[in-house]
Amino acid sequence: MKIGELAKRCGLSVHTIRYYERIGLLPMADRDQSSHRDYDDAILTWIGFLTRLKTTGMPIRDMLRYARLRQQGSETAGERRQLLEHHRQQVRAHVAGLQESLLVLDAKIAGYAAPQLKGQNHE
Amino acid sequence: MKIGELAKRCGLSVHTIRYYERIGLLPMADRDQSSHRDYDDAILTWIGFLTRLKTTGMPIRDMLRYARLRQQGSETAGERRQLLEHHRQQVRAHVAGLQESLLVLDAKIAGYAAPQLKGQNHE
DNA sequence: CCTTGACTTCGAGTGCGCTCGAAGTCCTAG
DNA sequence: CTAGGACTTCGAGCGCACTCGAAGTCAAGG
Repeated sequence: MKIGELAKRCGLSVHTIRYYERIGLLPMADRDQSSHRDYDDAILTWIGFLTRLKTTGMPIRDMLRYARLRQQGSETAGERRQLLEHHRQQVRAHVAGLQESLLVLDAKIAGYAAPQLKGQNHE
Repeated sequence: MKIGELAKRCGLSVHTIRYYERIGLLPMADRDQSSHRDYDDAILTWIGFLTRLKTTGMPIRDMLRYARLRQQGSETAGERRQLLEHHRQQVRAHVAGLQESLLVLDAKIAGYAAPQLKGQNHE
């Protein structure tokens, strides 16, 4: 698979894929006879996971750390697990915060929805 | 209240407060005889709400839109309500996405936590 | 043969949200 | 009188994560 097709299939732009390779998030791609990048379907799994980390708010530097551990092989499994557990905690905390904010938002909207009440000042 | 104290009480930096005023998120502050900004406690409520919008992922340009409507008075209440309802939907969707990701993360961690199983490839 | 279009590298540019520093003013305490 | 510290404006700089454009190479189709 060439980079254009990979881009279509994973949802990243061609530019972004090359950028990710440059910074080390993606392994150096194999090349075909024209030195065009030639990808295996397996990369889709990895990009999918990276995307998952990204959408849950992990900064690139942390994804990078995970990516490097992964390249070092199975003896880093413990460290990778730790990293993911830590991240999971972050995400849980973030979700909890958002849910609290949703309550505030609900209350605020309820205030706007009750214009018949005097004393609503919408501050 | 001067800007330094406000900063302490609202959690923004002095620099950020001035920045927010500059871009229109905060109203032009009243000045004392030394042309230092002089704040009323009421500003804390507004900053608190802005912070809530920020932590729920609203971009500054949208906060700005809300802030401008607010300054235009009560006839914009409907539009403000709409804006908040739209934002609430965004936040709900975001929470749902995060919760789905948490399941994926759980599964991934469970894979690391079961090293006795052959065939775990941690991809 | 020639055009088309997808690929290549490289470095510069973008948008967001701050963050900082310089240079100056002004009040207060010693 | 003076030193300190908090304030003022202004514009520049930063970190993040891309995003883009120029200039070139290469293979396939008409």
